[in-house]
Amino acid sequence: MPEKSLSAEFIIHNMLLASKISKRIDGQLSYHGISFTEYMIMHHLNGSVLKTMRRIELAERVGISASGVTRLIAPMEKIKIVEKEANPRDARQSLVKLSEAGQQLYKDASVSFEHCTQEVMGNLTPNQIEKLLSLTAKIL
Amino acid sequence: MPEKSLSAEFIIHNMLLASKISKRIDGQLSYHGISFTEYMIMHHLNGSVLKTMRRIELAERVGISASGVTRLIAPMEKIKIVEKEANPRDARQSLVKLSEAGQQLYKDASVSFEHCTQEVMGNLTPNQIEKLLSLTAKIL
DNA sequence: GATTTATGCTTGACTACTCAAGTATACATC
DNA sequence: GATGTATACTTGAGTAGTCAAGCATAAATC
Repeated sequence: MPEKSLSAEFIIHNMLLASKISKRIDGQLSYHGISFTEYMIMHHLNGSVLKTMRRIELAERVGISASGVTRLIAPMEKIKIVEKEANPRDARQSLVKLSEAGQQLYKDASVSFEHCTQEVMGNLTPNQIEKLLSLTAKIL
Repeated sequence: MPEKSLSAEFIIHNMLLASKISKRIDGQLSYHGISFTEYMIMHHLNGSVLKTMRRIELAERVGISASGVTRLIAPMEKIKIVEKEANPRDARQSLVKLSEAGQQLYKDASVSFEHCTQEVMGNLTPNQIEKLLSLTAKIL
């Protein structure tokens, strides 16, 4: 049986890591009543110019399908953390906007999120994390 | 709004990366009729001494729950790529063994898997991948 | 050696997605 | 300006997991 390559080893290891991290973060965010995926949605909305994005772009950024976004946004809209907006230039689009309440929730949840990431990455120096960022940026 | 920390930035980026990679690998492995998770099961079984493991340990290694393993193994057993074995010392355990056919399938699928990982990691040098491995080993 | 507690696994009910198909709108071409 | 093609989104049906409860067996304690 041939040896496993370094690339394969890394990918297998990183996949397990990602699964563990996301479970940990999900656990923390559940105190705010949201999932990691919902946090990701809010994160990207919050970072955009008018706190508003198209569903397709959200899907790409978060790494889920368009229908995944539809099903994810529906309950968020019901509890008013996001709002639906129309694009007057294109009636096909249904824009998603982070509401005032959503921005506050995002801010609160970010404290827990940051706390969790510090814990997870606690064994690495800022330089090492920067190295990680620049190396993983080359992948795919 | 406070800045996002480097740790948070890395985790958000790495999560999207993991999702993209796993979709890509799933696509390749589907030609062999297996999913990435099934490949992971076979990988760990193949690496163990008697090609045999306890379900709980498989769950830990793959990053899913015990019940996840039960549901995953059932169809693999049906098509004879793994076999159930009893542990005479502990009747609670239900050991999972990679069959001859399973070993062959793993070997075949590994070619596709390796090809895929080379493609994904193609922009990095072996040294860089080694650096990645040693850095990610410090996480969590 | 009976009783309690812990472990290994499975099952039912649920969740969070996915994909394929459908609808509505926009854009391009003739 | 009709007609074909592409895009944005939603929906129904299916899949891959989760968690909590349950059952069987083992280990610890009295």
